[in-house]
Amino acid sequence: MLDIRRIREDPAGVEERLKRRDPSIELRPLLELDEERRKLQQKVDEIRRHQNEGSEKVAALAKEGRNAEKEVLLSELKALAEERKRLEARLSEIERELEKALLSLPNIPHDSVPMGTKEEKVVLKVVGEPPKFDFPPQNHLALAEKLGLLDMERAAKTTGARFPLYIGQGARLEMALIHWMFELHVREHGYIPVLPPILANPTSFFVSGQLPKFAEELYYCPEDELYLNPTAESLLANLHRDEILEEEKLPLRYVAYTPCFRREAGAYGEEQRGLIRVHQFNKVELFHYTTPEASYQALEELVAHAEKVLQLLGLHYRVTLLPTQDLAFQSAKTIDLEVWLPAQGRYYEVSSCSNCEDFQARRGNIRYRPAQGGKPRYVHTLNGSGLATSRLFAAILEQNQQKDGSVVLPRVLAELLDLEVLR
RNA sequence: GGAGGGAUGGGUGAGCGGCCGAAACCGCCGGUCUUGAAAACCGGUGAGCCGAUGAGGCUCCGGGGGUUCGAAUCCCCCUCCCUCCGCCA
Repeated sequence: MLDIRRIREDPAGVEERLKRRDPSIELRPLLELDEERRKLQQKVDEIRRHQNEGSEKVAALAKEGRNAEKEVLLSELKALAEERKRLEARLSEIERELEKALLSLPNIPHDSVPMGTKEEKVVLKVVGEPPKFDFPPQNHLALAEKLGLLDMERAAKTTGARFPLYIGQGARLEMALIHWMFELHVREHGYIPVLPPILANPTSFFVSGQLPKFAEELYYCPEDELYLNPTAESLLANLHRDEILEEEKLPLRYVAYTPCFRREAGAYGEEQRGLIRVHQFNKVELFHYTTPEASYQALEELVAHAEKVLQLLGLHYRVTLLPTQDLAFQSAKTIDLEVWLPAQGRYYEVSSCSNCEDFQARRGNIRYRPAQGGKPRYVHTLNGSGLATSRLFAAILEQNQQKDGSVVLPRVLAELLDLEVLR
């Protein structure tokens, strides 16, 4: 959510920056609503003032026994009350419209974000080399099925397509990855470990920004008005909803593990098979609450923490800066980590690290009290995967495969599993 | 699922339909005292909206409706929390 005052003070500037990400955005209707709202609010306040003064007089007149005067005043006040009721009805209608309009606006891109479409992302760095094979590399699904790590056929029986079933060493590997990443962030990077609920109410998703615009991406349980978690970002962004934090406690850094569920509506056609795009995957998520002054430094650190996972696994990857038109709704700036999948011959996103600045904080009313005192300010929130396992799992298989279809495990995992090679 | 109890400012907690944005205590900030600290004492300490970061006004006692000239206080609905019973991993 954007600050209406900021929009009011510099409508042209805000609109220009929003148009960088979505050229169809127009602020005029919103400004007109705001104008009307303020006029009405002032009228209502004025009436209330009269009412408040009048009510005090009623009490005084009653005490002095001046009943005739009291009756006259009462009928005047009654008229005022009715007038106010009428105006307030109109006001709340306008407030709802304004709220709706405001909720539908995405975050303002940071000035360091390049203008452009999805295809125009900037590669910030490339780490390592793509592994070289003297044989045609197989894709992860073929490898996994031959090695008995995944069983997509049987998963389809219970649930449907695109719900992976890990089995045998595959289940062990997945579990080890999750646990190892979680521990890495807790022990090496100082995050507070969290295992949150996997279902959450609509409010939580309004705060994080998934609602109202992306309802079709979420699984929903209507009986209970709960949504299935699509990313722990949503849950972690609500941890401190309606709170005023002490600045001394910032930054707060959380790491959560959750399964993630996404309907991927409209995504059929590409990446049909395998683990690239699935309805359920596991993700270790990183989340920061910080001050506005520290948030861009925090973004750098967040990216470094996520990268550490890829580095320790010895995977080849690259780091990209998303252009304005590819930013998530709530994000002001996003840096992606993309891992190399040899069989696909391209990079795939395994982490998306974003600074949402005060966008989510405003929606969730999450503030902090500055150390030197004074009014509470909105915190900045950041989120990043650290990392999503399904694509990581795929990358581990594909990058470490051998001619015979076996897979040499990265050292860290080999140690955890007490297993050098999947064969 | 059934039966009760509760929700008030950073925390605990009091509040008769008008004198309540709200007692008291704790915490926090400032001061007095002290070599310093503690204790004691004194003072100050919520958030939001409109307005020019002014004057001033308005709102907010879990959320939403209602009664009333006037609601933290009365009525209705909802949510959440707690206790007990049942069921259950």
